Amino acid sequence: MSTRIAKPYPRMRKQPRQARSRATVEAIVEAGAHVLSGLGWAGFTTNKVAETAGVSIGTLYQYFPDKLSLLEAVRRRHFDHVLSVIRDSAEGQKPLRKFAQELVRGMIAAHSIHPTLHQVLLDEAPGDRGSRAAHASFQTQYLNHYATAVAAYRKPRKGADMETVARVLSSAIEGVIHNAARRNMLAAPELQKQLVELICAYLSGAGRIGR
Amino acid sequence: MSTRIAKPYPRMRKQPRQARSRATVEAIVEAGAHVLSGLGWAGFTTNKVAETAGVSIGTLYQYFPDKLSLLEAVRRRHFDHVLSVIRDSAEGQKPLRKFAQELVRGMIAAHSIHPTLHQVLLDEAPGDRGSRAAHASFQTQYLNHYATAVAAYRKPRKGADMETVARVLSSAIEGVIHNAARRNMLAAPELQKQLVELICAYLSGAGRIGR
DNA sequence: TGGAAATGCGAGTATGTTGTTCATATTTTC
DNA sequence: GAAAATATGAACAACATACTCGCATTTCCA
Repeated sequence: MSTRIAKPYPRMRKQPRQARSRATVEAIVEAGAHVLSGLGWAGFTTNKVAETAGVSIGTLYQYFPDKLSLLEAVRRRHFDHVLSVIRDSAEGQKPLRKFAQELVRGMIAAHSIHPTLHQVLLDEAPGDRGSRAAHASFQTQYLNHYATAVAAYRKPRKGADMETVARVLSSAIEGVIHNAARRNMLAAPELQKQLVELICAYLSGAGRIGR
Repeated sequence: MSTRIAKPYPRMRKQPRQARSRATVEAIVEAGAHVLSGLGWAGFTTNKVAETAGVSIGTLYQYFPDKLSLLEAVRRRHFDHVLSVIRDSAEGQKPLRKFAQELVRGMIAAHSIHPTLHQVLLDEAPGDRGSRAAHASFQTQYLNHYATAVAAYRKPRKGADMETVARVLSSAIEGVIHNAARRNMLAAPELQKQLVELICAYLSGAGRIGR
C-alpha cells in the first residue's frame, strides 16, 4: 500500500492547527463520504454531514467556507485513494491473471468502504467548478493506468485503438462493481472470480472469428 | 420490433378519453423521461416536466395524482421498452457473434434517446413504493433474458452458476453503455465493436488457465 | 346548434428545506 | 491565567416546489 499523504484539503477556510481540530476535519470529510454514498447528492446536506460526524454545524463552517468546498474535499480524498489502488496493482511484471486478480481485489476493497461513492461523485454531484483541472487530471490518470495495462497484456491488433479498449475495460469493471455494490454482493467470491475471468478473456482476445 | 402496446399507465387520476388528452398524457410522460435523464432526480420537478411538455401544471395534475405516480409511469414505459429490445435480440437461433451484435445495437439504440435515464431510474429515483412487485418483476425478467442467452452460448463449466455470470455480463454491458452515454460516445462504431468483442470473449470463455 | 362533458390553464399558496451566521461557551497553549 | 484555538447550536433568511382551484376553451353528440 502507498504511504498516506497528508496534503491539506483545498479551499479550506482555516487551517486546523492542533491535533484535535485535525481529527475533527478528518471526521467531517469521512462523514461527508458516508452521507454522499448512503444518501446520494440529494441527501448531502451540511447539517446531516455535521450530525453524522458528531460535530456541530458551526464547527463544519469553521473549516469549510461552503458546501461545495466540502464536496471537493471528499472527491479529492476518494480519487487519491482509487488512483493509489490502481497504481499498486499495475506495478511490476506479472502474468495477466495475477494482474487481473490484484486489480479486482483492489477495486473491490476501495469500494467496500463507501459502496456507491464513486458513482455519486461521477454522476450526481456537480463537477467541481473552480478546478476543472483536478477533475480532468483524475480522469486522465485513471485512464492512463488502464491503457498501460492494456498495452502490456494485449497483443496489438489492427483497428483497435488503446484508448477505446481502456475505456471499455474500465467502464465494464466499474459497472460490475457498482451493480454488485447496490446489491451488497461485493464480498461474494464467485463474483470476483467471474470478473477476473471477464478481464482475462477480453484482454487475451478470445472469441474472435476470422482475421 | 415488437408491437406497440397501449396499456394505461398505473395510478392515473383520470383516464384520458379523447385523442387530444391521450396525446397530452404521452407528452407528459415523454417530458418526464427527458427531464429525468437530463437533470436527474433532483431536477425532476413537476413544474419543469409540465413546462417541458408544453403543458400547464394543472393539466399534469389532472392525470397524475402526485409526483411519484408520474415517476412510475416513466419507469414503466422505459422498462417495457428495454425488455422488448432484449427479447428481440434473444429470439431465434443465431451464432454467438450475431447475437452479441444485435444485443449491443439494441441496447445502444434504447439508450440513445434518453442516455442516462436507465441509471437515474435505478440509482437516484426512489424505488416505487406501492408496487415493489413491478420493479422486482422487471429485474427478474431482465436477468432471465441474459441467463437464457448465457445458457445458450456458454458451455457449462463447474463452479460458475448462471445467475452470477448473467449478472456480471449485464452489469458490464450497462457500465460501458452508461459511461459512453456520459461522454456522448454512444454512436462511436469503434466502441460498439469493442463491446461486442468483450461479450464474445467472455461467453466463449477464453483466457482461462487450467481446468 | 347548443349544452354538457372533457380538457386545459396558471397564478397562488402552503409547507417545507437548508445553507449559513453569530454570539457565546469550552478547551488548549504557553 | 490570559490569549488563542476550537466547538456549540438556536435562529434565520432565502428559496424551492408540490399541489389546488376557479375559470376558460375545446370537443362531443343529440
